[in-house]
Amino acid sequence: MSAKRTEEIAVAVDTEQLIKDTAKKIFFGEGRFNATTQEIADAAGVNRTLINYYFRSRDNLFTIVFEEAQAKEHERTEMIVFAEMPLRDKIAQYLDIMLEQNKDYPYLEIYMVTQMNQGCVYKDPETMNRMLDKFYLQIAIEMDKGNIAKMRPEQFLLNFISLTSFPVSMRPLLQETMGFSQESYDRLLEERKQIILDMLFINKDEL
Amino acid sequence: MSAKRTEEIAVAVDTEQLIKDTAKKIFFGEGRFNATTQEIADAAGVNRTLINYYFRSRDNLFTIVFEEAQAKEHERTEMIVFAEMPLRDKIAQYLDIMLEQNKDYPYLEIYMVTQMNQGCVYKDPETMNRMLDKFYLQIAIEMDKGNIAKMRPEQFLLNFISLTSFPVSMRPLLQETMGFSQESYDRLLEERKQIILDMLFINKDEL
DNA sequence: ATTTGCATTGACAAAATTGTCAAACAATAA
DNA sequence: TTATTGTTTGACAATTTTGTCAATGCAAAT
Repeated sequence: MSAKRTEEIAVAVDTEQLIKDTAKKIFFGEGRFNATTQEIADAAGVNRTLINYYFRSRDNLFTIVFEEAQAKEHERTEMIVFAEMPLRDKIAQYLDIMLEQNKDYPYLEIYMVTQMNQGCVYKDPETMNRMLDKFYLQIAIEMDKGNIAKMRPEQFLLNFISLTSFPVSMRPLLQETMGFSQESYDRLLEERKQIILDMLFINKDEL
Repeated sequence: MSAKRTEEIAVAVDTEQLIKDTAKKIFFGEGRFNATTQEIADAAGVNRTLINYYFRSRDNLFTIVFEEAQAKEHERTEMIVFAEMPLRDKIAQYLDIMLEQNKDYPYLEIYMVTQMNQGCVYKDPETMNRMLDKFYLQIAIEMDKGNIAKMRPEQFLLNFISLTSFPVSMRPLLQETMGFSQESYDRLLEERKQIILDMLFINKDEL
């Protein structure tokens, strides 16, 4: 099967995929949620009406791109949450993935927020509940062991997500207002991995 | 002069202000950044073309509303940062204000992000720099005293903003995915005030 | 009562964006 | 070669949204 082999250059060959990739980059990479079909077509170097040909409507294209991105993110999260490894390792791994994904699509999470109470209801609450339960349980165990400060597991989760996601998803704003350059903000984020772990977990050696 | 006297009902009288208030609520309260002039006019109960009469264009209305909201937020922030009080108190106060503001306009911060690298440059970098310096200095002093863990002041600021802003500005998403009700999420946020302070400051009594 | 100044309105024009369609094209199979 | 299939294109129509304008209304001042 050379199908697998040609995947790398598929971007330049498969128009449908090219349009999706370009749209994803414009929507969630640059945050231009209102980009017109013309702009997307131009960026992809194709005729505008091909968007209608492949996706019927602009709305449909947007929905498809968004839901694919969302599904991909969920998949990766599930993989980590259900893995058999210590909590601290899971969090470290999630940190890596988060920083990576956000380099490419910093506006994805933000968009999810703006959609959430425009009637968009969450897809798979069953899996989400299982993930939360699993995570809360693991947190509770670590608290018992004295590895993390005692609090409601929900608060721990919120602390974790906040410390991780905010600096990446609000990067454009923060970098600008706090006066960082591209490079210095990158370094800041890299540094954060250790800092976040230190904030979340009690370092027994220090006492 | 009965002008002063009628201020209370000005909302219903002053059409220009009514339009601004309505637009602000739709844009940053409900996150409907693409609401049309017709929708805004309907919500305000006025004729659509009054928007053009008072604000020339839809774009202009949006800009005005946004910048006023931004200015108000900055004003409050400055007030706190430049006040003469202990860091811990400042942070506690900021927490209160933040949770309050976000109850009304949960989408304001998010929008600021999406605009930041569409060419919108920050207004008053001078004041911002002075605020940052003042804040960093105060943080450094507290670190010396051993009240907070040693790290770059920028990281401390980032921790603080993250823990505070993320749960409020991402509320729609988090509340839904984590399965909270309106009330239980409110309680969660209320609880957080103490939790955030505990995470940011070293509690010497505990050692 | 008339005038003046602003506020409001509906009808209309303009602009921007999207969607449709028939025709042209290109690769492949018959 | 010809037929077939799926892709691409430009011209055009439809729709959505915005902006203009002249006419009307209305209250205070003259």
